Amino acid sequence: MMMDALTLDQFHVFVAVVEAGSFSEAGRRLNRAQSAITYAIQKLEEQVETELFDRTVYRPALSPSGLALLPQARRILDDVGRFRIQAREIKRGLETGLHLSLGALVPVGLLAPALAAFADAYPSVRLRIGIQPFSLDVRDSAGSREPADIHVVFGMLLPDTMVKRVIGAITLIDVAAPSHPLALAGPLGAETLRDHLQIVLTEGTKAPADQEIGVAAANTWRVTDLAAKHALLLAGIGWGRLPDALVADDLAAGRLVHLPTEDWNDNGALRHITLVAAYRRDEPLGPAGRWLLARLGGDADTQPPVS
Amino acid sequence: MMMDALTLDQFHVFVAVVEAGSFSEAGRRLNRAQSAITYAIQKLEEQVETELFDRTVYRPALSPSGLALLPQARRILDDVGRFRIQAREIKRGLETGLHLSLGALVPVGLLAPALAAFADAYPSVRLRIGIQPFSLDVRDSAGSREPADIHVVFGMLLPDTMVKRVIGAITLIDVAAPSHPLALAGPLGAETLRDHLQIVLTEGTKAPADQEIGVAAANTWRVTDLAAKHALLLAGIGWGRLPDALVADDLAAGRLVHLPTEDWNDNGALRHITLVAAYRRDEPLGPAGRWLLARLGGDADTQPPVS
DNA sequence: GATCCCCATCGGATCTGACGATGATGATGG
DNA sequence: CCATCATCATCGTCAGATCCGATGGGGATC
Repeated sequence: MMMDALTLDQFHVFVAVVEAGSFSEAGRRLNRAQSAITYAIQKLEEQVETELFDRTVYRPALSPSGLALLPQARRILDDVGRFRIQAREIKRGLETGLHLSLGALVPVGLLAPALAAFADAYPSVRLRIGIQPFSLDVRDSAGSREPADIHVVFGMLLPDTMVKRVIGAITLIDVAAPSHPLALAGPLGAETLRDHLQIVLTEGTKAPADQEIGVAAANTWRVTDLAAKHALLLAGIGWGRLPDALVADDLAAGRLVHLPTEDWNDNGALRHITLVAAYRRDEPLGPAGRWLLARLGGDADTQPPVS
Repeated sequence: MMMDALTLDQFHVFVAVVEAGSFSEAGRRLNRAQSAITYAIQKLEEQVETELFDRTVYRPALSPSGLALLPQARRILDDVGRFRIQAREIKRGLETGLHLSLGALVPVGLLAPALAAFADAYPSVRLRIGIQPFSLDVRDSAGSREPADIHVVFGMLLPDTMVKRVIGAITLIDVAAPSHPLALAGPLGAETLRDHLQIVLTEGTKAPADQEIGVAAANTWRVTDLAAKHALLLAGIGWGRLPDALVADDLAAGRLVHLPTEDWNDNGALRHITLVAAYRRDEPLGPAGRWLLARLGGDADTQPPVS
């Protein structure tokens, strides 16, 4: 059949002839007889119904039509080349997609440069980013809806089934609106905090566990969304803990105040927190995952992907 | 030979199978036996060295690799489609390039919308724009270095060998810097103007013709570049005639003043001038040229090119 | 004018890619 | 649970597409 009869090979021959300057030379470069080159060009011209080369001059010269069509032909061949590269990378184990899971309190701005570099280095890998509402850790990736390849969360309490790498540190502070009763108080001990409504991030449907991390108050409201928590705090509904980077503007503008809380419930490990990227030990990362992990870890110039 | 062995047909079959949902259905749609489909897919998988479909499930399902490669395959086919379209248009007589010649005093801003629309409508036609330094007309396109397809110049004195179309009108005014002696004078007759240096646009090497158009002064400086003329006038070197649109800002800011010249050398035809687009009668325009001419002439919604 | 290189053409060898039949397997329905 | 239908892989076969090598005409070069 092949009534279509445009062939990649014809495009190859076409640009080869243009680059070689003659049919014979093109044949030599392509390891084919000159008659095969003539044949291929004839077929292509037959398809296009236009002369691509002017044979009246000694060395065949591109006709205006040929000149106009040449870039498009090159473009097609480039695309095919990219197809080949992508296929080879997939065969070598490159992920076709990468699933990233971020803790809700992780400042995305910290990760953005690495992610931008990733998009540049692995354009063919679809990155999906999920937000893990549970505030402080991912005890088990089985707890989330679908297994992620890389988790970026706060660095404590990750199970040993995960391989961790520290990628940064952030500071959490307790804040409330200036209108909140706690805003005027002095140093705040656990007893005082207990008496005021705390806004806590939580997983959607999960019932509160027996012992929870980072909860000081007797009464808590649960929100699954960071923006919602932020809004509630701004509205003066209660107090809560947020990354300092997130509330810097609010503190400067006086929309929130920093509560001088004493350590409660822990030894301060929940104030200054390391950010880690982790993946399951039993699901090793592919090239793109390893690259991103290294980049997140600060290896600024990890080797680019093979091309 | 064909060690390359990636075939456009394989890509066709690939996306056909994806769209049809099964090998058999794809075969039906492509008017080919099912075995041919299987063969083509096998060949493609052999090239890619990866399974593209998962055959363990009943209807073959795209493998992750297949899913990742599918967009690239589609892209290639799209490019080939564009190649076909372009080839067909060329065969129908579409120009592969269009040469536009503008008089130096023609305000390009007036033409820009039409040119932008052209770039959009005929992306494959290379537009080349040359500036014709000679100020007021193009007596004969033979005078310029290479023949242009379309000339946009002031509308008088074009020879009858050219087909003209009025595309607008502009006003020329005489200006000088405020520091110039003429700036203070009242109505300026030809006698007064004659005594002051005039800045005139001219063709590069050509010796001044015996009778010139738009020259009033006894002494003139010749510049080939509009920007140079503009700069000389701003510097107070002399006086000269420019399109009002070009000097509106300068007039408002007081960097130039409008000279109340009386008509000199003509009956005012050189003040209010029609802009024409023209082409040689013996070299008819192709589709793109006709389209652009119509658009320049104000036919806002000329029919788009056949695709 | 001799030589070299170029391209088109032709005949013959080769291999690709199409077809149709066959069999195995999953889905569907009574 | 069996009959039926659809799907896909495989195989043998064959036509035609494509390559090669040879040949000939015609410019370029000296």
